[in-house]
Amino acid sequence: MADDTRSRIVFAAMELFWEKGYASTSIQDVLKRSAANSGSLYHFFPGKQDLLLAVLQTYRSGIDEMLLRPAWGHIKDPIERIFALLARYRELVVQTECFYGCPIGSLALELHEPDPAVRELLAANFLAWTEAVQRCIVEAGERLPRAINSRELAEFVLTTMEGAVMQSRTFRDVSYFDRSVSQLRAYFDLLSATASAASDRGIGPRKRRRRTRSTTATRK
Amino acid sequence: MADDTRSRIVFAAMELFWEKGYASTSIQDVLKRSAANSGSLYHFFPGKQDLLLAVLQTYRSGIDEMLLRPAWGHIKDPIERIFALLARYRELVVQTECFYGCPIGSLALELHEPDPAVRELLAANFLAWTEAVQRCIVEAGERLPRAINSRELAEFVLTTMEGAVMQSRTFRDVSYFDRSVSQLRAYFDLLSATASAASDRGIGPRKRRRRTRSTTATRK
DNA sequence: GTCTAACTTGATTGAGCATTCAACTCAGCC
DNA sequence: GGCTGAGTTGAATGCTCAATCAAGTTAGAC
Repeated sequence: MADDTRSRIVFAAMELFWEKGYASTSIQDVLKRSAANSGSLYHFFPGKQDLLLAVLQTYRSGIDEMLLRPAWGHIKDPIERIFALLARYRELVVQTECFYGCPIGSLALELHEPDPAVRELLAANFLAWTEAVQRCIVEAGERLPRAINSRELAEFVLTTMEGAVMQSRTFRDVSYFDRSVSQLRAYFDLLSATASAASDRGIGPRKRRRRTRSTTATRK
Repeated sequence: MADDTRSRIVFAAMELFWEKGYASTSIQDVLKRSAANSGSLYHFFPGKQDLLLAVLQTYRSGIDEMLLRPAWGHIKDPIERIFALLARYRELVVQTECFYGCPIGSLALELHEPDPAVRELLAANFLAWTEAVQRCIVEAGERLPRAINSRELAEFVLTTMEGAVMQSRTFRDVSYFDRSVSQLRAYFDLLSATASAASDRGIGPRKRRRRTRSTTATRK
């Protein structure tokens, strides 16, 4: 019962922070949507910021069940999983008519000088996201050039998603999202082509373990 | 004299919106920093939002002189100009110790349901940015595959910049920016390699005007 | 049954906010 | 020299906000 109220409040705050941002969401807004009273809210959360922390923790701990599982479903191919994750965000953008995007990204840019605790939770959310993508990249194994830096590439996928969502929202047009993802796909295709060309030339991982001449793919 | 006050106000607002965001900047803040009185501000701007419009217009009209020229200076190579532009944003991030990023991007994500006039100015700023990058891509000509979509690639550069800045700010660490740019560089290098390979095989633009077999670079 | 502590209620507080306005200054002009 | 109007002043207005709190209710322990 008590927990019911608490989670109703967190859920309402989650929605509102996503829809209106943190600063523009008043405690009154949260109370109204969650049908709770201010005293109840302040019983569970010392202040507005603690509510934000709870929201970020909920995102963080729900990343598998609420994001990755729905996005991946039956998809097994690791590289397709990466693009399925992006497709999930596309859906989100479309569903909201390009009004809202990635809730974490929006909060990250809105909060200009966040409390360390908030900043760390934002970072933890990004980190969990990129780690999931990195696992896909590692799993793709020989299909991508051996010399690739999996972490760097995973971060680049997040970069693409966030930048693409930002443009779609600003232009109120999903095609901006699509075009960025299309470029990312082209990049992955080129990386795949590089990897298989290397393997054709007999320096792939299947054969002798000589070092590939490291393509341009990781040049600084 | 009058214009002096007006531009002092706009300049202060520019700084403050960048540092603290729009919602968190109060008119009082702007008055304090610009050393103006509220009556003066409201003489020039009907309301806070009109101040935002003025700020966005200033960014928009200053893109050449305040952004591109300083970033490019002596650099002539079109592809290096793209990365010089990114390097300029890196400087901005470093100078502010990873606290502030792209002022337009921050505003674009902060304002969840902006007035159409505001949204259009945000879009106009992004558009002017990508058009500048697109001009570089077009100028690079045969160094990139002929089949490439210059607009799409230009938007992808913006996507990368915005996503990279967001992560650097969240993690308070420029290396996130660097890694994303490094991936973008790898992509450009692979595109260049594709273009020169096509030209080696005699189907490049220099020779007969047969269609290149369109690489993966523009596949959807 | 009664005690306790977790939870709920909603009116209240005080700070900060965007905006207004009536009174003022002063340069330029006739 | 006095008129006009653009520009300035800062106190005042009315509102919304996050947070408080004293008085309640409820559920479970013993």
